[in-house]
Amino acid sequence: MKLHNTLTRKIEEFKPLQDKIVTLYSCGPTVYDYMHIGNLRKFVFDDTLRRALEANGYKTKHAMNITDVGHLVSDSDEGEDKLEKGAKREGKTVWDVAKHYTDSFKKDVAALNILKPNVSGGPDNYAKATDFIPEQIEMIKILLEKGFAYETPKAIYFDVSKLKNYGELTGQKLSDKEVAVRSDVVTDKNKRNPQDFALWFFTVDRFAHHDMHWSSPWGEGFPGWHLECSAIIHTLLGDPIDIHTGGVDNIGTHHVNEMAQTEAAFGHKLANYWVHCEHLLVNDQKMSKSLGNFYTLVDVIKKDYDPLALRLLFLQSHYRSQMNFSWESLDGAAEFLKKLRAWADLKFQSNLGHKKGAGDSYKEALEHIQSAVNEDLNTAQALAILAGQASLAEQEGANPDKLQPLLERLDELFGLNLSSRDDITDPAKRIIGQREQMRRDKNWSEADRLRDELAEQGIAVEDTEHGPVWSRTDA
RNA sequence: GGCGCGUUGGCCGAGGAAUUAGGCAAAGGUCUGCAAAACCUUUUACACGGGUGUGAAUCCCGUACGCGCCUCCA
Repeated sequence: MKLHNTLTRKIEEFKPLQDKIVTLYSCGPTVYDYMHIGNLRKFVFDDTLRRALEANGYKTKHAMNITDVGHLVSDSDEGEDKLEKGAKREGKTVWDVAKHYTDSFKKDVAALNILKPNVSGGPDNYAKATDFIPEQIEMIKILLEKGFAYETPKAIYFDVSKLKNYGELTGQKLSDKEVAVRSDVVTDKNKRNPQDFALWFFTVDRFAHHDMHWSSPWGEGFPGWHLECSAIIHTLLGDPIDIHTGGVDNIGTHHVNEMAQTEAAFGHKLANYWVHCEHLLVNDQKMSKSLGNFYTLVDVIKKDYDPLALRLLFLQSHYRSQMNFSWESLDGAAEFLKKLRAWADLKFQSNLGHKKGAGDSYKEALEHIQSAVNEDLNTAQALAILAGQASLAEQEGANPDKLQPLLERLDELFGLNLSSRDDITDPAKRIIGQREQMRRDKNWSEADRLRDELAEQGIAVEDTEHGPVWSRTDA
């Protein structure tokens, strides 16, 4: 299997540290607001990667965090904590805010058929940052002891000048980076280097009234954003891990700092492969909360789209390409999904008879699909092959005995739930039979009436040379 | 200033050299009891300029435009 590694900016053959086991970590959500579908594209990507690994026979150990503390926002000159900001906005406690948006996130990923992490770090296997405070404090201790960190009245910082290859992931020299590009960045005069980042904030000054705080050997406070991932990985998976994923916007700062912390504290690298997902755009601009040009999964559902249509849309592009979202493109994916489902439902219609040889191409198609996925997750190409099979079935029919096993394999890869669909009811089948009789009797008006009746139940009937073929229009 | 990515038809998007995938949409035709599906056409697709090659959407250089990141973002 091949993957693009941000560390080398090349597509590399994937080799895990241990035979047949892959340790995988995905940066999770910051639960201060609803996820938008751009966020969700990244989680579909994580899921696709994991499914691909498992389809290749690897056992995965997959962990994901939930950031419920410490992630600073700064849309005023005061860098607030995102959670605190959300709480103020909604008149709730930070803990309530975290819970509300965590629940919402879980609902979203469930609707998109995204697998939960399989290494337990807490409820539903997600690892909340606030559940790993001691582990984070432990890392700070080590970093202070080893001289990679220092204390100021406001915070404990990581000294980036102490780590030789700091920023390796960006391919950019420290001296070339503009400091505080965004005008709203708050800087601490006591920092040794502008790029030094906080490991621990003291609840003083602007954070004096911070609701979430813990005691530490150095004083009351709360952890910096980057630390949680390093600590959670160290605790749940053990570093180095095989693969670390995230969005491209994490490359420059978050992941650079995660790497730095782990390397400095434990003396070895954090991950062998770094895989990053590109952004979803709207009108050629990044979908983001700050621009306000985003849609949530609830928006999608309200417009009567199946969440899996969105999943299919994401799979039709490559994860390293920016994708320009539009409702028109989602329409396209929804139609495509309908077509795939109609194909899957042929497994219930064994009475049809299919041409000899129908289904013989499945094995080869599956191999092609698998190898496309193995080329750095080229799901777009894989789906093109799949579409070819669906089209073929429209001509030669499908072999139900061979179709179901294929659908199961496809679901493992794509998570589109094609193999678990329900048959139509017996009464509906009887109506189809009756209508066929009416057609033979040339009683067209009655036949049409029965067709309308079926349509009301969400069933469309097509008359083929083999007999009537039904498909669902509602699901 | 630095770093990264992109520019393919009506829309979304694959594609590291010899046929521009696939999905969606629209129009016409064939077929059909009527439909639907299928099939056949059509809807002027590879930003621009150089280079290397028998051959370039694909590799190299440059230009233009766009997007992203450089302590908010997936």
